[in-house]
Amino acid sequence: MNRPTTTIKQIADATGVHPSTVSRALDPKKRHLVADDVAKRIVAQAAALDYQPNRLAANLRLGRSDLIGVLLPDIANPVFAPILGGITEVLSAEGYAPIVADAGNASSQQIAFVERLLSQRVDGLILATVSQDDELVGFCIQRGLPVILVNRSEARDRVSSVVSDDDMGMRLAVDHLIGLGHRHIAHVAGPLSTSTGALRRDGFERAMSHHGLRGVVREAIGYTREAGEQAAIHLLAATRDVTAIVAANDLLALGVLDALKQRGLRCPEDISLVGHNDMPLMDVVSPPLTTVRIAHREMGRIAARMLAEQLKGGSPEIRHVILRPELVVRGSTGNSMFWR
Amino acid sequence: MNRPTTTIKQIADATGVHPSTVSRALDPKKRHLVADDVAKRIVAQAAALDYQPNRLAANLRLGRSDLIGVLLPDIANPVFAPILGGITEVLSAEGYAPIVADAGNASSQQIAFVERLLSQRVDGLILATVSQDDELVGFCIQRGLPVILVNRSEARDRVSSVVSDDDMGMRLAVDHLIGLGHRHIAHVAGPLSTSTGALRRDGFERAMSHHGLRGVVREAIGYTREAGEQAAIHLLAATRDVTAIVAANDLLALGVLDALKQRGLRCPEDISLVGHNDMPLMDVVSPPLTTVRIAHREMGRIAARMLAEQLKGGSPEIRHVILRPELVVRGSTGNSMFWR
DNA sequence: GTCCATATTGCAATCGATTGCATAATGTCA
DNA sequence: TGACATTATGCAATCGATTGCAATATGGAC
Repeated sequence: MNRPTTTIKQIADATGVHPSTVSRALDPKKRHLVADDVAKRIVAQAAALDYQPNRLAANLRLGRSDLIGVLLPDIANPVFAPILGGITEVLSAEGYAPIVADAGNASSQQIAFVERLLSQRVDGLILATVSQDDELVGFCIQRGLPVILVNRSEARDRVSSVVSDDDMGMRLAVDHLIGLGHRHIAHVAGPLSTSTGALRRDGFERAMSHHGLRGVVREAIGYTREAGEQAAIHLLAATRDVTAIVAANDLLALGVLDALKQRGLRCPEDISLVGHNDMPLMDVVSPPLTTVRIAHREMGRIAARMLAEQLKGGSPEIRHVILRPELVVRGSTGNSMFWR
Repeated sequence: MNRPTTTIKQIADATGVHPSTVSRALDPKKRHLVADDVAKRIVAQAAALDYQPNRLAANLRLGRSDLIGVLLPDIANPVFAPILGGITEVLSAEGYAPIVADAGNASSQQIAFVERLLSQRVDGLILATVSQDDELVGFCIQRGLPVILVNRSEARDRVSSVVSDDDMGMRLAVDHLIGLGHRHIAHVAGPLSTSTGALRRDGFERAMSHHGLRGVVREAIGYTREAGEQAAIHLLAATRDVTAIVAANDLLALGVLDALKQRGLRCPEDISLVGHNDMPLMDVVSPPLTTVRIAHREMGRIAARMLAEQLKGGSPEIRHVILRPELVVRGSTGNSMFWR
């Protein structure tokens, strides 16, 4: 930094009052403690000298930083842009600045990021990174750091979260395919170490058994397009009569499309496909993807709001906000060929 | 915050030395000033008490913050995720934390964001937001705030930037279309107030006149899919014989696709289309988009590296890094029907 | 043991904003 | 004018880390 910046002392010298009076006059909550004419002179001088408060100094005194850490597992995954958009929108409105970390999936790396954030004295964290039994969450709880989980949750009820109703999402997908005549339906699951992976797998099986059916599941090793392709290749090699696939997210679905193309299978003519998330651009992929839409921007907003409330002394009790998903039917699903 | 955290004084009390000795022992650059046995005791005690330095305090003393502001014009535009990924990767490696702001396009809003960042005493800024003659850049220069521009530049040579060679990019696009037999080529330009809008428009015209041709240009009012659609609708209504369109970026290209579909035109059979950026997923849109690829992640890395160097006392002279684009041919371009 | 050079450590101040409490100033009323 | 209550302002300390300089300790040579 090292740029000359105006201090409260300079304003005090210029107005002939004490620095504490300057501080009071410039704080809207303390303004009433200063005489009107004095305050006006102080405000004018602050503007004339381009005064910008040093939040480092104020926050050192106040024991806060106005900074919030936001950890993403993969910043390049398009689903996180709207989440991050919602988060930054609300944090900004609440007077916080979001430090964004592309934290990956290894807890040692995530903990290293959080240690860095701790030394910046962040007021709280929003984590989009958690696994079912998350080491980082334990680390944060141990240090009394306020945390909100977004998009994924823990199996344990340790901290508040904002997630989508994965059970319902899978029910919507399976019911839609059953309605099209499909009976042999497979599921390309996300990593079962994540709540989204596990809950969507469970939801898939529940929805299938609701129709007296049993589906095939293949876990992908990550939430990437490549992992989805690999899982689909294995799945298609292991089963013969699958007519539809439900993927745990849209990137996995795109990987399934890659695998179908590779085997000369058409979607939806040979195999119908449903994704999850309705991340940006799913309406212009080929074929336009039928998917379970989650209001990601709203999810980010809610998470940020919950954290801001908690930081402002609100209720510390643990809450889970479950967003209602909706099915968006596009061109990747069609009637089962056994029904045509 | 308000969490009890270990201070240097607590370690000093526990080891029976002065706080300044603790400070020296814990700083790798000062470690040699402390006796080995003393230093070892201090380090052990710091670990036992889970000491985490308070960077607020240290940075107040040092006149720095280790924070970098990153301003994006639209966080939800998929092209920014890889740029942001490259930026966060290098800043993190250099010991900085990136505060991300979704700053929009209005300079008053952008300046408000930067004022907030100034009060957090950010060490520098990376701006992806600039227009040709940017008010915010002037604001930052006036205050001695180090700035690097990424993806867009200014007409004036005031600050360093990392951008793509837009002239070459447009040349690649036009040459490709000419090679396919197209002669009546139009350009859906981005906002001409931005460097990318203006330079790509200029590059288009230069490439066309290189072939002794003249193209039609229609400016879109923003870099959104909707603006692209509107511009294409007007363009198609105004001209009759266009067989190919070069869009200033991929989102505009998707808007052009929307307009073509609306008019019952097929791409590439009726009209070929070239985008710009190769943002994520352009290979799975329908048709797979031929586009000019920019190495966005690398762009973000370079920008962050340049800023870090500048902050570490490196050369303050103004540099422009121009990345070489490449043409990625997919399914949205085909032979001109006049040539078939 | 003495002297000198070097290494080690502590002291006091700094960074800039905030605030509890004491002091000073002001206004009202008799 | 004096007494009292209220308002306004200044003082001194705090937050936690860093560091120039002075003081102290240590080690080696004679």
